[in-house]
Amino acid sequence: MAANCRFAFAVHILAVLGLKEKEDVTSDVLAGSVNTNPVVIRRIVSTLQQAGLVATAKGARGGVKLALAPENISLGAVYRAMGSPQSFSGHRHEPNQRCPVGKHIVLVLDEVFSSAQAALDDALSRRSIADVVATISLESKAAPRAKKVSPRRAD
Amino acid sequence: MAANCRFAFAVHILAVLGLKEKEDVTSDVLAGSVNTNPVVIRRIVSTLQQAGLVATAKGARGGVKLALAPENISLGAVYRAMGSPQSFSGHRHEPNQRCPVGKHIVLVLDEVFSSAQAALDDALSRRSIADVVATISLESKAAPRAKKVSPRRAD
DNA sequence: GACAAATGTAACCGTGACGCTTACAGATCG
DNA sequence: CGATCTGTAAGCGTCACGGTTACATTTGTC
Repeated sequence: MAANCRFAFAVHILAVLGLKEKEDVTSDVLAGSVNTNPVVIRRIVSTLQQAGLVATAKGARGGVKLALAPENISLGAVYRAMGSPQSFSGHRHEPNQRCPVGKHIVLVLDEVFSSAQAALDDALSRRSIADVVATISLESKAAPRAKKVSPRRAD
Repeated sequence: MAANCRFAFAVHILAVLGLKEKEDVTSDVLAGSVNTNPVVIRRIVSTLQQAGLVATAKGARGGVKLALAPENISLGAVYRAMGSPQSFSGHRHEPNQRCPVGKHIVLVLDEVFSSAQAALDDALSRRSIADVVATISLESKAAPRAKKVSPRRAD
């Protein structure tokens, strides 16, 4: 897949939103949790919004929240939304058309790539943001050493 | 997966070798088919050799050939050999440990990544170089417009 | 209405990954 | 010996991407 951490960031963001459901969370707070710049967050949020996974509110008291129930957001959907459809990369230049391999390899590879991609997508789709949140809550209970990022009575 | 075309090149190379089994093919010829620089080929071949998929012969009349039967080289093995184990990329900085999500997300993502990776590997392993060669031969028969790269009576 | 608090973007930078190329050392066959 | 190949090191150019700054726009609150 894409070698960027946009997918990781997106899951992270959605997990935070899933934990604070119905609240509007600002990109500043999200940036604090992910440990990056708010603009980076907003860029990803923008993408997620276009995919219909989150809803944003502008202006004072605005922020981001989930547009769907956590259990209805599969990681496959996130992966697809983040535009990481190309795990693979084909030939940079067109291969030699006068060689039978060069002439046909691209089609063969396309087929291989898309089937592998489908398998990957399938594996990711077996998990939802709700699962991620549940795992995090569970581990938090097990080792309750960390507070929430918002300084307002964490538990 | 890795966004490089090393995997595509590797499959291409192995397909050529599969088509000319038992012959020693030079990196120049391979570069001609892939349409790149011989050094790029040699680098990939070197990796494939370390994985035991090809054998090289130095010196005059040297070259590369398959070390295994084409049907015993799965695309999963090629993928793994090319060191593209990281389709995903995690957080660049460590997330905020004082946020429960930040504290646990990395482990959750690791698990997600590795299972997705396994699914991908599995899908790739269902195909071999022999399959690729067979597909190419078939399509070449269907539309026999291209000659081999070697100018020696293609069919 | 003024102001503060947010999102939404555009623009730019620095960095890292990667393919390409040149160059050269070493091995091997004739 | 000389031609032919592999094996590498080194450097270059490019591209994608995260990070940052800056600013326009929207919106709730007083």
